[in-house]
Amino acid sequence: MPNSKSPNHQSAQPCSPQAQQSQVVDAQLFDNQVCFPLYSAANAVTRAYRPLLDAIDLTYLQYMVMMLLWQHKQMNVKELGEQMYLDSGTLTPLLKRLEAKGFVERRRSELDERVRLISITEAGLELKFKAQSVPGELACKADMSPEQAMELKRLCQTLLANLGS
Amino acid sequence: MPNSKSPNHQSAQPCSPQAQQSQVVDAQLFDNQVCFPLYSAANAVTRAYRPLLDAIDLTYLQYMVMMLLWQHKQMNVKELGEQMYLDSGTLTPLLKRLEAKGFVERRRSELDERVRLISITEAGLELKFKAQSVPGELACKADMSPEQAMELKRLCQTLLANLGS
DNA sequence: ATGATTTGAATTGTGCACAATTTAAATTGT
DNA sequence: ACAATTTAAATTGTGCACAATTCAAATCAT
Repeated sequence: MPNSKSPNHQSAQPCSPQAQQSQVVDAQLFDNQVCFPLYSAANAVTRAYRPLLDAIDLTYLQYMVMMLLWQHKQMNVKELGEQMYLDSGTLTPLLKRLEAKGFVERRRSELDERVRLISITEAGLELKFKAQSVPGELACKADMSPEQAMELKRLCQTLLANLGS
Repeated sequence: MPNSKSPNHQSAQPCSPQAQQSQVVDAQLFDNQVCFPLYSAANAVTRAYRPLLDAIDLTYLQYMVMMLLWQHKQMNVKELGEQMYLDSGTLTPLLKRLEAKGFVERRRSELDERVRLISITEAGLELKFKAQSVPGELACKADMSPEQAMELKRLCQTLLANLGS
C-alpha cells in the first residue's frame, strides 16, 4: 500500500458492486444526489455575493483574485491557478478584465519571459477598504454557525482533495 | 418574531459588528474563506463527472435534467427550474441541446400555450441503463463515507435555504 | 368584454469553466 | 551548440449561470 491516501469509503453504491444493503438507495434518483445541492449552493453563493460586490465593480471570482493579491501583492498566473484550482483559460480573460478596471497590472517577468506577473495597483489596494463590510454581510445572509461553516469547509476541502487534479 | 427561520448565527464577523473575539480571524484573507472551497469543490465535481458522462454524450447538468425526467417522464420548464434552482435563461438552451440529441421532446401545452412541456423520449429512457454505473464510479472517486456525504448534503441544503431564492 | 397586469419561456449580453490547441520561451540531453 | 522536450500563457470553442429584457398567452379588474 504505497499510497498516503488510505480511507477508501464507499457511499451510495460500493466501488466494487457486490452490493446488498438493507437500506437500498436509488443512486439514480435526483433527490438522492449529494453533489447537486453542492452545485446549487455554490451558485447561490455567487448570487448572494453579487449585490454586495456590484458596488465595487467586482465579480465573485475577481474578488477572490483580489483577496489573494491584497495578501501577496504580486503573483503569476500559475500561482493564482494553483490557489484557485483554475487554469489560464479562465484566468487570462479575468485578469485582463481586472487590468481594464485598473485594479491589477500584467507584465512579463524579466527573468522568464513566459511568466506573466500580476501585481496589485493602488486602486486595487483601495478596494480592500471598500470591501471591508462584504464578509460580514455575506455571513449574515448565510446564517450558519461557526461550527457549521467550519464543517462545511472541511468537507469541501476533503472532497476537493479526493477528486484530485 | 413572525418568522419560521429562527437561528440567526454569526460566523466570521457578526451581523451587527460589535466584534471582539479572542480568536480574531481576518475575514478578508483568502485562506479563511468558507465558500471558495465550496465553489472549487462544485467545479471539481463536474470535472469528475465529465469523463463518466462523455460516453453517453451528456454534461453534468444535462444528466441532472435526465435524472428528473427518468422519474417524472414529463415536466415543464418552470418545474425543472424549481427543482434545479435555475431559470429559463439556463434551461432553454440546455433543453434545446437535449432535444437535438434526441433525448427529450419540447412541445407547447395545449391547455396553456405559454407552457413548454419537456418529455422524455425512448432514447432518453435508454440512457438510464447506460448510465447505471455512473453514481458508483463517482462515489468511488469522491471517496467520502456515507456519513460525510450526508453531512455535506445537509449543510449545502441549509446554506441554500438560508441564501434563499 | 376589454384594457391592465401577471405569468411562462425565450432572448440578449456578460462572465465564468475547461478541454484542446497553439505559441513562445526555457530547459534538457547528447 | 542545438535538436527535442517541457513549461507558462494565451487562444478557441462549447456549455453553463444569470440579470435584464422581450414576447405572447392567460388572468384579473372593472
